[in-house]
Amino acid sequence: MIRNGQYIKDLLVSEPGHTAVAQGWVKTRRDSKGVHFVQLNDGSCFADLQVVIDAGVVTAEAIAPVTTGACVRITGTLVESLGKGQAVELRGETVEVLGDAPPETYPLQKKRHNLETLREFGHFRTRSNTFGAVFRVRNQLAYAIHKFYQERGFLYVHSPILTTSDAEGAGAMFQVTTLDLMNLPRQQPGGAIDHTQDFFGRPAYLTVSGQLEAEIFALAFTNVYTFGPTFRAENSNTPRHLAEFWMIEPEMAFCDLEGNQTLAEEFLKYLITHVMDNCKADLEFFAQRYEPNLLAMLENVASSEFARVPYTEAVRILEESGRQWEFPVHWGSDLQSEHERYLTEETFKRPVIVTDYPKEIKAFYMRANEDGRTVRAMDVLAPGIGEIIGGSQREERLNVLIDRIREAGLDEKHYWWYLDLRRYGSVPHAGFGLGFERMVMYLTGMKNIRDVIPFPRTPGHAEF
RNA sequence: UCCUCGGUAGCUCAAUGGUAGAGCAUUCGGCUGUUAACCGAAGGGUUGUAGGUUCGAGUCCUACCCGAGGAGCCA
Repeated sequence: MIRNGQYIKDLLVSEPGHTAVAQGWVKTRRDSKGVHFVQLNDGSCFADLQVVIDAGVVTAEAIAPVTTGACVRITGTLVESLGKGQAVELRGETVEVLGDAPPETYPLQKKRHNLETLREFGHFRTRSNTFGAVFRVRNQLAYAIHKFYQERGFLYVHSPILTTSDAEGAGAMFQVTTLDLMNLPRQQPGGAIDHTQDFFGRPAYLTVSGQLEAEIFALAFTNVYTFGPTFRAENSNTPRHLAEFWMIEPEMAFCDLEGNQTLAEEFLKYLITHVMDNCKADLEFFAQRYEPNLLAMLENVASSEFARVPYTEAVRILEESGRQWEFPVHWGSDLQSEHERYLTEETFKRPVIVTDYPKEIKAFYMRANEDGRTVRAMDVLAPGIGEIIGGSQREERLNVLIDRIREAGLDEKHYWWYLDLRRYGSVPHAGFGLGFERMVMYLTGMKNIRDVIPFPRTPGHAEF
């Protein structure tokens, strides 16, 4: 196996003058009369290793299968590069083709492909410049998330993926069953399905959020976070939605909405700074190819204070903007994409945290304000991407929470344990959810969420 | 799910209702260090599918399939 010091990223920064073995996949090959140039990449960094092979060193038969996509092992001497564009290069002496990639049928070429075409080759798009950069950024982002919370004493909770709680009725859920779909057991002939015979003895689903379970842990471990996959069975087909996506949900006891906002802001800035420090070449590629303003935008977010504006004030700004809205703005209605974009991209030109939404448009567990009309909710809106974080201070008062559950038309019996948390040792607490893929989009400038997750699941698509 | 746009060579795209083309890729040849190398030649097509209008359809009409963007839902 490849160990530290042997990756191509290590070879590229090592002192010339020693023998080296390079293993990887061929990005492209260029031939001249007496010399071959092979660009080799092993995914360890954005840059390729340039291997130079004199025509006399290997036979024409040996070099022939070294084509785009082939996997090779090349031994040689690392030398100072004669050409421009790289500091060192490998002067190849022996070439071993571990796996060829016949160019007549290999779907990737050295020429540029569009992202839709690459998506059809999900098993090979990982070898392209764009997806190499995307998944290195994604990896560093995941690392930074754990680092951020671990440094602050947060406990990592594995919230369940299988659940029997219907959450807050938010979004359609994937049902999970072991019943024979061709022969469903019925309570009476032709009647309702008998779920007592199902695996869990009642209907079960894939989770849409780990929040309620995270609250259980916050009320014992103080500060906790979840980081795992979540599922929505919505038939939504947009560049921002997936049926399976990852979410980070911190939950903090002894915390109100102000603390929640502060953590969200610190968190986003930390993530941006970490990726800028650790994925420089990848980000420069995105800036060059996809989003010219990317680096300036990220620096701006990392260094500027987020705007904080109550919903009521946000509505006033929108009403007084003089804009013609496709969807009219009025107090009590949810903000539309166009409204969110105006606030973050034009009014403030930086991330905006909108707080204290009308209770009718938010979930039952959000803490009621004294005004009786709004709840302690917050949405973090980012320029170019819209809502990236949604969260709230939770309702910790038992009677108020019961009233809100009833108002929402939900059955309090299903929330017995959630209510128990308010009966025994309740405390003000708060938390939020960050869509992991949306953060990757933000950091890379990629415009379609299907291109920032290894294997996208969307309606009608679960290939690979 | 609704609305809009699109589907032509392996890829990216041209083609007033009148013989389907280019660049790149591929194959072959050339070139003393290239950076999406360069130069020359060749092969490569049931124009998404099924119908229809027409003397004649890549082009017009209908249905369906697939893709993208916008909306809703949200992260």
